[in-house]
Amino acid sequence: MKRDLKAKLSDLQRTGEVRTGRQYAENLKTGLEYNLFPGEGREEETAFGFCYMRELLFPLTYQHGWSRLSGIDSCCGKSLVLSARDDSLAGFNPRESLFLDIETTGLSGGTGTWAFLIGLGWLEGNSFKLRQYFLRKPAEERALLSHFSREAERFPVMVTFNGKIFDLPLIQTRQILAGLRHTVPPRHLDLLQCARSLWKKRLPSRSLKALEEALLGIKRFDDIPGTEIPSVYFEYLRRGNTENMRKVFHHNVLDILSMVTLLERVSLLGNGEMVEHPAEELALGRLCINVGRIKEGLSYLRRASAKGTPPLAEEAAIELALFYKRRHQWEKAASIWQMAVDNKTTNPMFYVELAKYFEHRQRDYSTALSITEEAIALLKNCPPVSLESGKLNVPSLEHRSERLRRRLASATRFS
DNA sequence: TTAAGGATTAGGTTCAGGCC
DNA sequence: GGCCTGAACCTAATCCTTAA
Repeated sequence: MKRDLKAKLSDLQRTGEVRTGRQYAENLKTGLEYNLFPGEGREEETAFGFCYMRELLFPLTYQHGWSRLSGIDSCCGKSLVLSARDDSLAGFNPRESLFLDIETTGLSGGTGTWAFLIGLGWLEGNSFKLRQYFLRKPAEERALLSHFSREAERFPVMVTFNGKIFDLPLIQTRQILAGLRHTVPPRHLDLLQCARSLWKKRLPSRSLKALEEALLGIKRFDDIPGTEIPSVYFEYLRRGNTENMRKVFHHNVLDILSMVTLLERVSLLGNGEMVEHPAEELALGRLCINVGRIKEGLSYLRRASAKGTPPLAEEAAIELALFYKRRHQWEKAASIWQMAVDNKTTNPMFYVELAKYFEHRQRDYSTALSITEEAIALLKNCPPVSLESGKLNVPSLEHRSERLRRRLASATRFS
């Protein structure tokens, strides 16, 4: 049995599936593991040993998609406070921000997933400096993480894409397991959250790739899919295959550069610049009202309702009317519902809200009843619509019309 | 697989009208 | 005026979607 196993191992070593310590040392000597990128990569020393690092410099005039990297210099805190709904970003300075993207051995997090490539980028003079720290072998993890901590300590703000959920918790786990202090910049801007608030209604997906294609003018060619990245790294560990590994480095570079131009776009939109779509005005309206910038928010909602096509314009009109309703500005809310009903909207919500207004505010049961009956006829020809609370359906409207008939009869009796 | 954020649902509270 | 009922509103809990 033992002999069989030894024979199998010899076969694997012969075919390159498994390398002996001597083969590994030979690869190191020939530079296979030592330097993936001759001229760019080098070894960096820390208190915990050596770690491979590759450094790239991009001039700020560098064109990434439709934008130059220099656009990031115009980002301001006020617009990011709105998009990220985070007051701590008020003093945001792009020159004090560290961009982070990591590549890992899986998605599951926890103790079994390593961050084998940590990409960091920041503005320096007239350039964008990008450093990639790479885990050539698991034994170098403490050196890799200590490099990350050293860079992270220099910046007050970190910018990521989904870093709140993925990158930072994973790094924290690795730092704890490595017996290192958890170090990250005190403030964090997660661009995924901004993208969700701003483009939820405009784009079907808010993945970085979808945002690149729709908003940044970037189409990736020969990019390695994220799902293949773990297997490429394991292949590198097993056989020293560097060709695909370089593609992973390139993927990481593109992710970081896209974060830079996406940040510029988020900031511009937060400032009310480059508003291209009524869905963006609807999003900005909601965000402004949430942070108490009421006048600005209402103005965005009015524009979205005036310019958008039916489903979106109606959503903006409903948002606007419900704002007035919550503030008991009944006449303003009613004029919006009435206008939609006059224009023969097919959204029953306008009819129901208008019927409520006539029943409870005007005590005009007759008008409320006729509007409710219009809504019932409309609902019988279209599926149920979600109301502010509860479901809008035919039985609930018939219940309403019955009540209105009773009230109408009672009012007639006593008049 | 994980967690944030949004959407939906359920339950509790408030308010107003009707009735005695 | 007090009680009952129903509608609207508010809040907390739960479910669903989304990304790496």
